[in-house]
Amino acid sequence: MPQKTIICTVDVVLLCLRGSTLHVALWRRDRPPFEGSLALPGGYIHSEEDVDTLDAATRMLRAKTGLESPYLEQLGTFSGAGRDPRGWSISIAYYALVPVELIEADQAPGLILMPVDQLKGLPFDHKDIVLAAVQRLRNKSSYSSLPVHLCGERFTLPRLQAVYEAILGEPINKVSFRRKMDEFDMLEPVEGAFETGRANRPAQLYRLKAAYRQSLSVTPRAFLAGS
Amino acid sequence: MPQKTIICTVDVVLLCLRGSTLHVALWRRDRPPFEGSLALPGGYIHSEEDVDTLDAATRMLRAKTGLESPYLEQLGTFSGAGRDPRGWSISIAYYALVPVELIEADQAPGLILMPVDQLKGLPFDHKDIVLAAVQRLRNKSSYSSLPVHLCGERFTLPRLQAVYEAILGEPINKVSFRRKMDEFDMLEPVEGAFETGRANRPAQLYRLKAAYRQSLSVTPRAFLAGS
DNA sequence: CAAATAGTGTCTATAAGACATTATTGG
DNA sequence: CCAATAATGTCTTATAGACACTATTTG
Repeated sequence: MPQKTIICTVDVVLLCLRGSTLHVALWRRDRPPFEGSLALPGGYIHSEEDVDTLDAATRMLRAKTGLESPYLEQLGTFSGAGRDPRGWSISIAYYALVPVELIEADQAPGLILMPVDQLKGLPFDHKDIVLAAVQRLRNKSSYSSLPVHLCGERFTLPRLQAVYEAILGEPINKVSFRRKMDEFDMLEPVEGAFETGRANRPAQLYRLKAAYRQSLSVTPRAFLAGS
Repeated sequence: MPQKTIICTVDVVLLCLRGSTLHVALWRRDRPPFEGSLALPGGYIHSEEDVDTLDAATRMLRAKTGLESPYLEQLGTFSGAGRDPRGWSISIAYYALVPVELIEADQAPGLILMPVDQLKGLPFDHKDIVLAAVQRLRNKSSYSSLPVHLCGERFTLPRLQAVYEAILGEPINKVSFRRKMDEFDMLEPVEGAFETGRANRPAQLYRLKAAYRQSLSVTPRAFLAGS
C-alpha cells in the first residue's frame, strides 16, 4: 500500500445569471458528512465507470441536474487534511455555465440557487471553490466570449452586453462591445428573428455559431482596460 | 469503502530557458513502473506529512532538485484509467519556473534538461502535462510579468526582453516592451550595477521588487496583439 | 574613431471610448 | 407624434509600433 487512502471526489460549481446576479446551484446533501446542508453537487469518483474526472463531473451534473452538455471546464484541485472530516481528501473542481432558464424550468428539482456574494454556511471548503470559480469566470469574461454560455440559444446583443456587464460589474461602451463581438466572429443573426413586444425598435436575435459550442473566442485586449 | 483505491500523485513540470529554448527538467525513475525512463519529478502524496498537494509538490521539488522557493503554481489535474499501468490514477500537476543556472550549477545532480519541443518517449501522459505547462506559460507571458521568474536575481532589460521573445516566439517592439515593464512597476534598478564587458554601452541591472516574488503584474492588453 | 548595443524621443497607426444620429417599434 | 431603445456613424483619446537619434562602451 503506497499511501493511506485519500478521499477522491469531484465537485461542480454550476453558475447562472438570475437578473443581474450570479448564482450558484446547490443541493441538499442526503448523507454524512454535513447531511442536510446545502453544498456543491459532487461525490466520489467511480473508478469502475468514470473514464476520467471530466467524465465523473459530467455524470454528476447529469445525475443531479439533468443537464447534458453545458460549458464545463476544470477549475482546479482542492486538497488537504483539513477540508473533509473523514480525512485527507482531494476534490477536483469543475465549473459549468448554464442559462438560468434551464435550472428554473425545472429539470432539476433538488437544486437551489444562491447568489454567489451571499454564501454562508457551506460545508468543506465549498465557499473557496465557488469564489475561485467566480474569479475565473470574471477573469475569462474580460477577454473572451465565455459569457455567451450564460445566455440561452437565441439572444440579442443588448442582452449579451447586459450579461457581460453583470459579470464584470461595470458598464461597457456599446460601440466597443459590438466591435468586439464582431471581431470574435462567433455569432450569427437568426434570419428574420427579432425580439419584439416593447415600444422600441426590435433587436436582432443571434445564436452561437456551431463551431463555438465548446470553444472560446479570445481577444488580446481586455474589456475595461482601466480596471 | 467508498471506492476502489485511486492512485494519487503529484508531478512537477520544472521549466527553464537555456539559450532561447525552453527546457523541462526530467529525472530517471528509480522504481517501477517505467523504471529507468526519464519522467517528470513526482510521486505519491504522503497524507501523513503533506498538508495539501502544494505542500507535496514543494516537498518533491526540494527532494529532487534542492530548490526551495521557485515560482510554483497548480497547472491542473490529469486523471483516468489509462494513464498509469497500475490502475485508475490522478496526478495533480504543478509547474515551476527557475533560472537555468540553478539547475546547471548543479544543486540537482539527477536532473536532465530536455527541450520541450523534442519530447519523446515520456511515460504516463507526461508529454501532455509538459505541453499544457508550456501553453500556460506562453499564454500568461503574453499579458503578465511571469517570465521574470526565468531570469536570475539580477538581469538587464534587454535580457528580459529576449526571454519574453524566446517564450512568445516573436520579436517585441523595444519601446513598447519598456513602457510595459515600467507600467508593471515590478522592477527596480540595482543602484550603480551594470552589465559590462562588451563593446557597447553597459546595460542597467534590475531586480524584482520584493512584493512581486510570488505575485504577478498583469496588463489588460497582451503583448503581440496581432497573434 | 568604428562597431555594437543601451536607452530615449517622437511620429504614425490602430484600437477604444464618447457622443450624436438614424431606425423602428408601441401607444 | 412621443418615448424608448436598437443600431450605426464619426470624432476624440489612448495605446502600441516604427524609426531615428543619442549614449557609452571596447578595440
